[in-house]
Amino acid sequence: MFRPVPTRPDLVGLEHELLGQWRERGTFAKLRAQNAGGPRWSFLDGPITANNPMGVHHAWGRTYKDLFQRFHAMLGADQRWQNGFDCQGLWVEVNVERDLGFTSKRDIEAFGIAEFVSLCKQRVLTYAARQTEQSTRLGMWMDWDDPDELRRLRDALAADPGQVVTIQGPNGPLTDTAEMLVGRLGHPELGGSYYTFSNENNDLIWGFLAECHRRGWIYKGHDSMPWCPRCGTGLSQMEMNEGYQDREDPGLTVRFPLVDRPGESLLVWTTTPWTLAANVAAAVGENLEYVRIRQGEASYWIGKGTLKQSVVGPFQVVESKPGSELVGWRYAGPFDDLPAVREAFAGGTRDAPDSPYEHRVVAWSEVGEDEGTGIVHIAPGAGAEDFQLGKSLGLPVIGPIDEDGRYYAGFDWLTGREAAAAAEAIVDDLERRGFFYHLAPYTHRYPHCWRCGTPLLFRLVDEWFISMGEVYDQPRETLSKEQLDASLRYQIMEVVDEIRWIPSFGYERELDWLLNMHDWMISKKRYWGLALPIYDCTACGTFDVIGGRGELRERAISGWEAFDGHTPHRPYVDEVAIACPGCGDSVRRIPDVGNPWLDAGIVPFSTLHYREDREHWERWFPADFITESFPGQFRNWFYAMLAMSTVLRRERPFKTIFGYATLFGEDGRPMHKSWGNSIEFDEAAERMGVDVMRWLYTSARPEDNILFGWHAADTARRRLLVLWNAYAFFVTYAKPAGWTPPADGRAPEAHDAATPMDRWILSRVAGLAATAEDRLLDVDPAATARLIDTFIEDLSTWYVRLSRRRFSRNADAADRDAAFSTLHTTLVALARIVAPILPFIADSMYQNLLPEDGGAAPESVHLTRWPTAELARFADPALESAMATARRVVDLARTLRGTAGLRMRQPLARLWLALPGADSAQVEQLLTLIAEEVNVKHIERIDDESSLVDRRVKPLLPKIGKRLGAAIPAVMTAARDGAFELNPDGSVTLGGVTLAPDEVEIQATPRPGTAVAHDEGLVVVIDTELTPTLRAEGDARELQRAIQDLRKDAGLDLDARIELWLEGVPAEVEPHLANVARETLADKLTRGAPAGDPGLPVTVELSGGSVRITLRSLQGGPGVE
RNA sequence: GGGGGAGUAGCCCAGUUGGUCAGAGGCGCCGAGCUUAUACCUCGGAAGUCGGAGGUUCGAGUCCUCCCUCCCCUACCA
Repeated sequence: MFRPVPTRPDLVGLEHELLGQWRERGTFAKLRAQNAGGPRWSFLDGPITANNPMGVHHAWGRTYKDLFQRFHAMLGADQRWQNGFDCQGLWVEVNVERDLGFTSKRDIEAFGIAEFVSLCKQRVLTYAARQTEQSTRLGMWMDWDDPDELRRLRDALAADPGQVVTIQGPNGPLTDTAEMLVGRLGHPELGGSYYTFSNENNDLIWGFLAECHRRGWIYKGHDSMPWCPRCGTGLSQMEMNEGYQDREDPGLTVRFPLVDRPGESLLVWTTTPWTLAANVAAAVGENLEYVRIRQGEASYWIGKGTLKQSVVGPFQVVESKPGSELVGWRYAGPFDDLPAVREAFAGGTRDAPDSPYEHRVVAWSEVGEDEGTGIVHIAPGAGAEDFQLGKSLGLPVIGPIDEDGRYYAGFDWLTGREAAAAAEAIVDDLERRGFFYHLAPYTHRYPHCWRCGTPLLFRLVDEWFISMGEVYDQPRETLSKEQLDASLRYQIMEVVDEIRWIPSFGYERELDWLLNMHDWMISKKRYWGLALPIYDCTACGTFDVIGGRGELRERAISGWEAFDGHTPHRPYVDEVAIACPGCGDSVRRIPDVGNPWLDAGIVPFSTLHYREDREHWERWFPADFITESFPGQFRNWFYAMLAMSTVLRRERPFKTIFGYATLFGEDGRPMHKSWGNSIEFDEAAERMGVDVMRWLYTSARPEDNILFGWHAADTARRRLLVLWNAYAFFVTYAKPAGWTPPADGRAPEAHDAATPMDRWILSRVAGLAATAEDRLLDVDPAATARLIDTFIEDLSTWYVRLSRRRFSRNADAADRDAAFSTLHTTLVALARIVAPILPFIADSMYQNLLPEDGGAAPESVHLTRWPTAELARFADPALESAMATARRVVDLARTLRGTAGLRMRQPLARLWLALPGADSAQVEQLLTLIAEEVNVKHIERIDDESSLVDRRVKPLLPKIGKRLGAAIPAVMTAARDGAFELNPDGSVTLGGVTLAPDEVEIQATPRPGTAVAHDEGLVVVIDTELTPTLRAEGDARELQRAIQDLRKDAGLDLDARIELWLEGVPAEVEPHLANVARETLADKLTRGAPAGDPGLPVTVELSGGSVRITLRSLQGGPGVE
């Protein structure tokens, strides 16, 4: 017998109950066993950073991941079910530093790199455990590690990384040091999630880098690059893009006195005063016009087009020259006395190394007049483009700042000062020494460190790159094979062509990124991350890249013992030295760690055991499906995977990529704790329930941002409650009726007593299974949710509402059983269809709807197969179409009632109905249903000849438009006016043109002046005349309704018997009273006022007079039926 | 600066290869109705110069050109 179902479900409680049950019964393990050996469906999880608890935005993507895995499992697919954690990189370091109260890299060095790296690992394990628990709470089925074991490993690592620990793997226990067990997480012998810090992951990246080196694509760049002074490291191009923010800087205009033109100065504008100490040249545009202006005693050179924006106060133009004539002028720099400047200039230029360099004006094509003075301050040591220009001219370079963004020695009073903070002091200094001209705040977009938000500086550094290859100035289709082979970027593009991008604009975006991307900067001057296996010989300049741990052991000439037994991380790996292949000198690894996207990009290889088990890799590569949030990933995870797979295999790492947008707070702003619009995952799960959350996510259009909040959740929950209540309705009536499903748990063959309504809902659910399957196969979850939503609507507001009487107090047992059987079959099918999206509600419904002993049916909805094939026999499209027409008829009738002021409770004598051809026969069987629903006694069909309708011709424009052209307006006017002639052959002549039968549609349209409504040839007319009999019947129903309301107001139970007093019942209503009493469960009915005071009376106005109603509950009174 | 997307009712937005009173859907508002599974549902209503201006066409929300606004991607602008 079914468990009772509350109409207000405790969804959260139900979720916890099922989580416990799945765990106890090992439901997920049963699913995996059941599908083992099935056709593969390869999902590759984009690693979540194990650095904090997961947020509701993660739950969006994880809902997709889980629903597609579950769906494919229902199709019988064998899957890997492997979650991934991203472990290495600066974001973990920053948090560990914060916990320790560190402010700079020196603090880490002093603390000890080994201990620091260990803390990073511990943090990852902490949050991997936490996120595992949260994901499980979301209902996400994966091959999870036991969170307690992760914490045990973490604690062992903290206590002593060298201690020997035993841990249970899928194929038995495994014993190793704590450190090495952590390094082996996710490897086949341990199973579970993959971790990008694992030995295998790091080792394969080494292999990838060695392969790049073999092809000559790895190089060391010396350049002026964006640098975060807090983190003490440079940023790659992909990281730069994350952190552009508006920022106000000082817009400082300074004067550079010209050496050979006494009294005259250049005016130069900069937003970074700290770079003035590194000034080497002033650039002008050769083709721009420059003028000399006079202001009082002073005389300035400035771009003519910049006068308005740059000059302060009145001035006089006294002279004009093209920029080309300014080139070569010498000027006095603002910090020429600094030792660092003197020293740099002493070496002269590349072309004239013997004579000391002096500041001068140079030509630069990039100079413009939109901002500044048209004369650009050039500091090759403190700006990327400045560096390029300086390099091309062979100018000296002054690198003013160190890792922490402080001035080096040699900068006098500036030395040791933070460059960014020195602006004010520099302005004061310049003012004092006569270099100052003007200062105004200036707001612009400026790059910031994406991790810590610090404004970036440009700094001279050596970094390591993978060359992405030339950009050819020609269309991609015209490239020769040689050009292609020489340029990695175009090879990646070819791989991109082979991938299905959803939404489709992703394809263009990725190509656009690939075309414009710079070389991949892979080095980072930090501690926790991939140890770059680059060995750069200081003696001879040769460098080599080691392709794996094995190769390192072979090549090691010292330090191996210090590294052996450790994961490939700093500091231990740094100890190993190899012999330089160039000069034989002993060479150590460069201290840099790797770009973290290398870690995530290698997973199509590392997690599939590319090296250890090629057969396994071939079975699962390429992945069928990945899904991640679009923003950022084109240049991050997608890009890294594409680049690495192209280098290693020159083939696609995944076949389909499904992207989704960004999650914001309900107010449309990013979620921010201090803005009060932030919702934690745990809170959301326990307050709204995860099925509600999953429904909200699944329903969302993936390319649009989600505005997430409690209101949105309420909307989603409302939809689910409708589903729940259809189910609760079934159980409410099936229990007392003693109806039970067939023991085998299978849907019955069509029931003999099945009504058109039964056959309709079964056809609908069969169609739902097929269309939802189709939408999910096509990766369209939002459309799937819409289909389900519409179905729930149909089930609740049409099938259940109209069939209600068949379930309770139905004298016809066969009809009642047909209804139960139909609704049961429908609900079980629906539970299976929603199972991937709503795993909890679905399983709760399914299990409760199972036959008493379970029969042959699987014990959980998640062990069932997708039901399309089983339901196919119920499909009846013609009936569905007819039902749609019937529903439209009901709508039209309701409209007419509203217009005529006739309540639904008032029965009407007749309804006339004209149907367009197609559904006519099918609708015939629905006439009774329509009559009941619109409360009319008879329905009469009317045809074209009826006096109630006119015929109207609707020319089918798409068909005739091309043929008729300019004649169209005349034809349409004729059609509208009804000026047409029907020909015997079915053709129609109008507006002087004859249209073939298939070029027009003949529709019925109401003749003006009748009480009718119409829609696309459907015409409904109601008989508004009320006979006394009809009125009495209407009054009876009105009375009945009033009594029911009173019962509800009195808070009576559904089956409570009552005693009823009625005063003033009109004589015409008398014949109906027995029926009223039956419907309202009134055992005693008295005409007249009650003696005593049983309850508050109400008065209802009937057409025959007003009636006063009083009732009282009869506890356990005798039944009447 | 370059590339892409979007602008349709108070709000979120559908709108196919151009096809005739501009509307699928959701939220909200107003009115009415229905209802002891569903504080739910149904019907109706108000409300829009389809961002602006031209053009192509018998016909443009849809195609073309220019302009305005917003968003995203991208960029070395001091």
